[in-house]
Amino acid sequence: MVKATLVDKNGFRKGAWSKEEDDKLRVYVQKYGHWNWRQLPKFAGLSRCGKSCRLRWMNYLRPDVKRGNFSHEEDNLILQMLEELGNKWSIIAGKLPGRTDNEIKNHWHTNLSKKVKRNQSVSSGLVEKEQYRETSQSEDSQTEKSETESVSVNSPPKPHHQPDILEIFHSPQEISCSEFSSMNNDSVSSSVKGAADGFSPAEIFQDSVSDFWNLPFLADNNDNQDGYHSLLFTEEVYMHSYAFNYDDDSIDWIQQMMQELQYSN
DNA sequence: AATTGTCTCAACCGCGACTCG
DNA sequence: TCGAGTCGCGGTTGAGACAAT
Repeated sequence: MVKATLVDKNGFRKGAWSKEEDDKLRVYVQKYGHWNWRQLPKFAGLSRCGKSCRLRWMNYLRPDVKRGNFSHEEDNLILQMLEELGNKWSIIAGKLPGRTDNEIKNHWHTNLSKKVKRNQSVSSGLVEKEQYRETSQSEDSQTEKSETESVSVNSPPKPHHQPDILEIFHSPQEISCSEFSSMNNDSVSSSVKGAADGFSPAEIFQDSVSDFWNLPFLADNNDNQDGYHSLLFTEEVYMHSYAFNYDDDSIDWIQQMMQELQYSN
């Protein structure tokens, strides 16, 4: 169910994520936030491209990702919003707490579109049967399949094109979009957005200083097989000072540390 | 038990939007 | 205003799970 791991031309790993990789990414993001997805894998000790890290975090590792089956209410809301907006998966995901756009998209392609197709064929079948009754009682519904095959379900319904889907698909159930708070936490994604993960910038700074020698990527460098290896400690210092807006004293302290390091090398 | 077909969903890809210097 | 870097979105792919034969 997962793609085999391989390496792309840039030396980045591709395919299925291992538990170790998940752990590294989770620990790093929860601790420091995702201040820059492109740079993040270097510091987290991952041989992945930033894009892959972002996707893995957003779709799988985020603590608020809800797993499991979709409820009728969720199905209803998805169909309703597809009606209104078309295939704006990210907007729809914003109305479904804990659901990702990818998950909703998959759910549409694997389940909802088929159910819609089935229900459309049932409803069209009923009409056909009524017509058949008027002309002939002996025909069976063998033609139903060929009829429904002409209905395109590979693409989501275009806005305002299928007014009866909801009524057909589910028992009437009023769902108000306002019942769901928009939870587009992902817009909170810049350097100090560690706060979105439960850390205030000040806490992150304090944390990063106090745990300076225990940074995840440093601890993991032993098995770091990409080109970063022992990514210069100074770069880590620089990035964190950049990301967390240190005060002058902190910067002085960092510069002092860097000088000491250079001397010690 | 072996083979084949279908389904599921995590992950990849390309592109447009956005941000910043 | 422009270009480079980055982000986020939607479409698509493909490996593994599962069902049917």
